[in-house]
Amino acid sequence: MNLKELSQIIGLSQTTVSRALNGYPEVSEATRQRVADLAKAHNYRPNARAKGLATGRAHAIGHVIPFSHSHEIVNPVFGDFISGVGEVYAREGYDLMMSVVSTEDELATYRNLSARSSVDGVVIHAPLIDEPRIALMQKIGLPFVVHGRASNEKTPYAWLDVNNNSAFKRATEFLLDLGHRRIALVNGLETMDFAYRRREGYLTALKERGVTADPALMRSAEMTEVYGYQTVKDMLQSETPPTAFLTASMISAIGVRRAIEEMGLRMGQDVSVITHDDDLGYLKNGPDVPIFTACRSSVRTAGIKLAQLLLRQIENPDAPPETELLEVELIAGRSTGPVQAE
Amino acid sequence: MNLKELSQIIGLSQTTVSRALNGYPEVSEATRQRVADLAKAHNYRPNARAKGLATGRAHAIGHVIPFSHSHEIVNPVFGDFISGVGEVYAREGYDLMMSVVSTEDELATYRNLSARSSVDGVVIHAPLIDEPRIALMQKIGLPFVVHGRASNEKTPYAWLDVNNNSAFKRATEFLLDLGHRRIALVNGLETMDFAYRRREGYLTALKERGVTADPALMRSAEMTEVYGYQTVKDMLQSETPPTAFLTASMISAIGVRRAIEEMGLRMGQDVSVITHDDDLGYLKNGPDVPIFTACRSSVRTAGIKLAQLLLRQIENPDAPPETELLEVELIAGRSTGPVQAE
DNA sequence: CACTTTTACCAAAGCGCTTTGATAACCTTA
DNA sequence: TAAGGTTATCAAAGCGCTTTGGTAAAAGTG
Repeated sequence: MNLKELSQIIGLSQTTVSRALNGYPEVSEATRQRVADLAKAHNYRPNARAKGLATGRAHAIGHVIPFSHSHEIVNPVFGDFISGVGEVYAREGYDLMMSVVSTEDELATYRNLSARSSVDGVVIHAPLIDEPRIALMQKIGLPFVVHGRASNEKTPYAWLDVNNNSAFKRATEFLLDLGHRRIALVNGLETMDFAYRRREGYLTALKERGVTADPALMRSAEMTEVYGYQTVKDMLQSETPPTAFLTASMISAIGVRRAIEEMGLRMGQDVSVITHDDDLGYLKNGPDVPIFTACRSSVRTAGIKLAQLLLRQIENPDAPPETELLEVELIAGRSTGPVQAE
Repeated sequence: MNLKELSQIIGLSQTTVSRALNGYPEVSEATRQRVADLAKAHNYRPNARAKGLATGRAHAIGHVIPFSHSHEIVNPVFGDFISGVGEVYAREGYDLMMSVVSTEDELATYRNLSARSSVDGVVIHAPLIDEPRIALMQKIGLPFVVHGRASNEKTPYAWLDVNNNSAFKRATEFLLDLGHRRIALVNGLETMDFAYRRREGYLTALKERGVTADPALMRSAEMTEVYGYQTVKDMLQSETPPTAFLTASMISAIGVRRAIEEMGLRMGQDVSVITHDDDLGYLKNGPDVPIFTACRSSVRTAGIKLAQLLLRQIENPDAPPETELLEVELIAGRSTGPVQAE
């Protein structure tokens, strides 16, 4: 069922039917109603491609997910984020177009998306400290929002980020207040901007309290469970083990806990742990009292806000780029306690 | 840069340029090369919507992700599955179009996708035992593949599934062989077909060995960490606690382990655990020796195979629906051991 | 050499929409 | 009652591509 057939059935021109369905004022209320009813009765929906071709708008947002075997961004956080943006897109009539591409094809994919004009805007995931995608997007002139920030990018651009620096500074201070001095940082990959900022927050807190940072206590890698496990196992076996760990994700925190318990130590008593918690649907930090003391920030909510921001940006291409910084809650759980006397 | 401009620059008709770029035989090799070079030089890519409109093909696959606050399908498994299908789509020049919709809008979304003809096929996620989406898709005539099966569906349809029945039967037998008789099933939601089949496998194994199933040892819910934790905590506090647990996902297995350790028991000694393991990138079952004895089956590989199956189905709409059943490995880890004497 | 076949190209139609510019029919208003 | 304004409608152009149905020129054939 297409517009031509429908308008013949109704006995009106395509123009009038189209306008009736799109809410233009120059159609009488009576015919608008009749058209709406008949369209529904015949199960008519405008062909998305034809509509897009005519209007020049794709009504779709691109998400390019870099992927490689060593460095899989398709992590548990991703699902919750997509669920957030997807909810907004569905409500606003946008499609979500996802491209899973190997890292080396990534920039080409953005160019493609733009040249084939298959999306009205894109989301930049997982920005690096030095992020080439921002300059690229500015050059090709496709609206975009960065989920996170790129510290070395000096031009203005739209982003939405959580305050990673402040979160990890406060978490470190929390541990310092409990008397901990040897605090390990089990960080994400530090080419990633969020991990870099988290380290900065951690270092600032240490510095302000006059504690010198120990490079042996700082690790950086993909935030898998195994990484958390091995790092902690390793560090706890050193001569001067840390008394507390600061972890970058719930998944690696689970590995951290496994290592601690496997070594016969009690989390929250012998060793303290604070983790970042993205408040994932499938991985809640305990039902009532949180298992982990954590900096919590819902990545799903971030997705919702980011999508809204991007759609505003698309509606309003000449407005200056919006930015939004979400603060992080520090919630006390059972994984932290005062440092033990040696 | 569009075809019209490009063909003017080259000095050929749109027809010839189009055919040259699409590899039609009626273009001389010399001009084909010239066209290809100039197209590349001018960064030309055909407009996706115009191409789709002209060919009647969207070159896109729809994934409808049902979502509601109580019942979030955006789970950690999802990311790996998408990464698998996405890899195939990228290679074959298909876009992945995702719709995150509330459960009550779900059927309407499939109708929409079809009526607006924005995809060439769809993937049916998380089928129920009674799955209305299959009849719907057959009615609207859009190619589809089910990830899983629907036990009560009698008409033929394309699906790709893992052998959940056999996997849980073998896992149960493994525990029975170790002397366990009180084996708990910490299952997923049993309206879901995969969970139903897993229970069938579990029940079959018990029955074949003459062990009567105890309803008190069978639970069914969303496979979160907290669910695993609470179920085990609860069951271990009963008068006749189980000696072994069969868990439906790594995430809930993590909760299972937490509960066991919190109660001062040792997993693999005091209590045995077998889990299903989807072999997720971020949640590997141990680096060398697996933490959990597990039925393992890579959901990412399933995604790859399913996408290939669907694309074949689209190429070949009149072929009878293909099906594929993936077998599951049972790998021995450190979470199982012989039942303890009382 | 006259004929058919092949090769290499092209003009124009069509995919299903939106939107521009035009036009009857109906009201106002002086 | 004639002129101007509104209202409700339509025909046709255009979005950027593919594809049908051609046509000259070159090559092959008896």
